[in-house]
Amino acid sequence: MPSPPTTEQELLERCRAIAGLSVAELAAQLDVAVPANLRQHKGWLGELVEKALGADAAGRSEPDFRALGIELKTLPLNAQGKVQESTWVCTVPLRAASGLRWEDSCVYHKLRHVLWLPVEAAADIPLSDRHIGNALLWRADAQQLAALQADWEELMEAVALGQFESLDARHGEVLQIRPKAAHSRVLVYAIGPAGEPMQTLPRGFYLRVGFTNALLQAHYA
DNA sequence: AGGTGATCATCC
DNA sequence: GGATGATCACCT
Repeated sequence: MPSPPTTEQELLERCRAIAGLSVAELAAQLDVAVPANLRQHKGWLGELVEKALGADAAGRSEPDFRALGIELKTLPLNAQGKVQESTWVCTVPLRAASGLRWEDSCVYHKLRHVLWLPVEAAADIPLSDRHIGNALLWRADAQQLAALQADWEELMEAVALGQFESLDARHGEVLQIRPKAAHSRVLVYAIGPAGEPMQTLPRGFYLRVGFTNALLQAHYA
């Protein structure tokens, strides 16, 4: 089990070392069994690469590489090499929403510095045979940051007004709000339109595939 | 109770 | 075919 990388250089070297490996090969190196599919193990691959690269924040609300302040995200690619799923960012604050500034938001902090790791994910490739891609260590540029901030401010304005029930995944250009829970009966406390405590489905911020595809393409094109 | 890692299943 | 809403497993 690798210890946490101490420099970006070291982290990138580890990425190079696993690039091109199949999931079966990487799992074997770590002495981990590969499940038949991801249906009941949705986060398995993300956790495998965390382990492979020496992420040390396992399960904590901190960057995956704590010393470096870097977040790790896998990007599932389809047969055309395009990102095929949205990317989970963080929970939407449904209670302390008013007065929250972009610079203090979880979205801003999570996306400050991200190590994107593309992985083959087309449904017709058995999990074991999927290959790890070339990692991209990324910082949002001014344009990306502005797009994220604009969406965040628009979405959070509705949340702060307690209008989250009228928000759905169609709002937001690059960032969207969707349910994030074990199932649709889970409830969390929130502050409603009249400032009253209420309960609602937990929501999360997700990056649309258009955003992640664009940042991959900008780098690999 | 709510965070981490996400993909699944269905509808348009 | 792509996006939305639902769901899975495990952790702190």
